[in-house]
Amino acid sequence: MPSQTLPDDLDISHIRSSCATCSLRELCLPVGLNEEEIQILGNLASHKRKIPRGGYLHHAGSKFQSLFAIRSGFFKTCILEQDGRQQVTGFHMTGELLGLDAISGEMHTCDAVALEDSEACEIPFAKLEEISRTIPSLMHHFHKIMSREIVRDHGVMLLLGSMKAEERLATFLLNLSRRLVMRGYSEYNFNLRMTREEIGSYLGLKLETVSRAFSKLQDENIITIDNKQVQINDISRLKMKMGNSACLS
Amino acid sequence: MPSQTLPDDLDISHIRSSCATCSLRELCLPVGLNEEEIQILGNLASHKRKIPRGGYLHHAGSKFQSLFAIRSGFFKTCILEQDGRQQVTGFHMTGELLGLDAISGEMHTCDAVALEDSEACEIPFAKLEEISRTIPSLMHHFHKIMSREIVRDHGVMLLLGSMKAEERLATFLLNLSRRLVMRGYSEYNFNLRMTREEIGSYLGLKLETVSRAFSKLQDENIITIDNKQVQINDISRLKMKMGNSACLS
DNA sequence: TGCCTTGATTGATCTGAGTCAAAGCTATTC
DNA sequence: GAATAGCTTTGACTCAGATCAATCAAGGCA
Repeated sequence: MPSQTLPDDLDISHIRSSCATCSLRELCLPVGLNEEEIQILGNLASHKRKIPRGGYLHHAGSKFQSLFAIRSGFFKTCILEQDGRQQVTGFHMTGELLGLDAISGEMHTCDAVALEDSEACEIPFAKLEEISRTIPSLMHHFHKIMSREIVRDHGVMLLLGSMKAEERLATFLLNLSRRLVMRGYSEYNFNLRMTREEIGSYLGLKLETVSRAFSKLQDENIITIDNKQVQINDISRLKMKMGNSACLS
Repeated sequence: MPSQTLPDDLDISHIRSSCATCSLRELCLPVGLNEEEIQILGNLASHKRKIPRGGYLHHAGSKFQSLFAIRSGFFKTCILEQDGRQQVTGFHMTGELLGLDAISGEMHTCDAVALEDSEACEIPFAKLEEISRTIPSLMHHFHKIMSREIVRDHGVMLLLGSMKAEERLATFLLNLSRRLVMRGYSEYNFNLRMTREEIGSYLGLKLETVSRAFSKLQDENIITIDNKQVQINDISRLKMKMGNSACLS
């Protein structure tokens, strides 16, 4: 799939700049947008919206109208099953996009809940579509980004199927670490925003098993864990724990 | 996401009709293409290509150049792990599209192997892109379809995480049944093209566990299974076996 | 300050699925 | 049609992770 670039003489003067405080550059580069696309996106985004801990960014079943760029904070996405239990489908950190769950339909398929006080910029999808009528490559590119995120998650889930608890947890930690370092945070020292139960739900384990696996990794001096604070002491041995399934892509 | 329609005065006369024998209409309607799009796709597609049992439609790591419409037969997609074991990532039947695994990159991420003598039409992606430069909605639409397929699979995998063997198998059978009936085949009576081992790999179970779960469902008179021939005797009880996680979307 | 809630850890026990092994069945080949 | 290789089924045993339960630590708040 050859990637198209935007025309040099691109006129975006008609786009209302509604988010003066938003510099989306450092935010969106990791997902593969080029300068012009970031500019357009930044101009589309509304001012930061505050979401308190426990607050919702979007609900399952609600109409899909916007993508959200997380400016600060941490979110989980989850679906509520018939029996009331909730299944965590993903975690999303500062600098990532939310709302991708609705990419293939008209409705959000999951809830997005803030795990700490957070801020997000809304990017109205209608405007994105409007612009992509004049700049087809933008939407094309966007779909690619979205698919990539989904495929990445999908790949991880597939591999989890055949993994043991410890392997799953190692995979999870390394995935978090990789995403944090991409955004300029510490690779070896970070704070888990979610509970053991949420980690367990995401990985298909019970909270006790998660706790035990953490303890085991600590006993082996691979990580140090104090409640929610994680320190990776030996990343190469942690990678070995992931097993053969290896690549997170 | 409002769905766009193709313009009425659409000129596709410049597109070489390369697949006179292909009527893709009944093939692609289920995935949501409209008449004109099917026409375009059909004209893009090359003549049917035969793939013998065990043959490859595409390889992991090979350059992504085409999508494939399965005209007859049955495929599995799988990835080869470092240790040589193979992980089945999906099953694909007559009327479905293959090659979607490469949607977010330049390379195929998995092998596609025929589980019986099959036929497929190749749809060169470059041509699809060329056309979508004049008809932006086509690529847009296509990306949506592809994402939907991926999201669907992703959803299933997520739910599998917390499921027991019997629930996984029920989910698997009902998924097959639903896809078969969509394409005009019997809902209650069908032939499994894959081995117990392949089912197990896909569901994260061992082949013995798959076999035992089949036997148990048969003992309970929910299905009748004779080697690869499956008959669903009581679909409502089979649905109950799926558990609360329910929806396959 | 002490009460109460929420989350984390750890132990004991149980169970579902993996493992190993044997035997039966099917399909393919010559 | 006999020989062979590849699937499938079933049984016995084992073990990782679920379940049940107790304890502990860290806020939040009256």
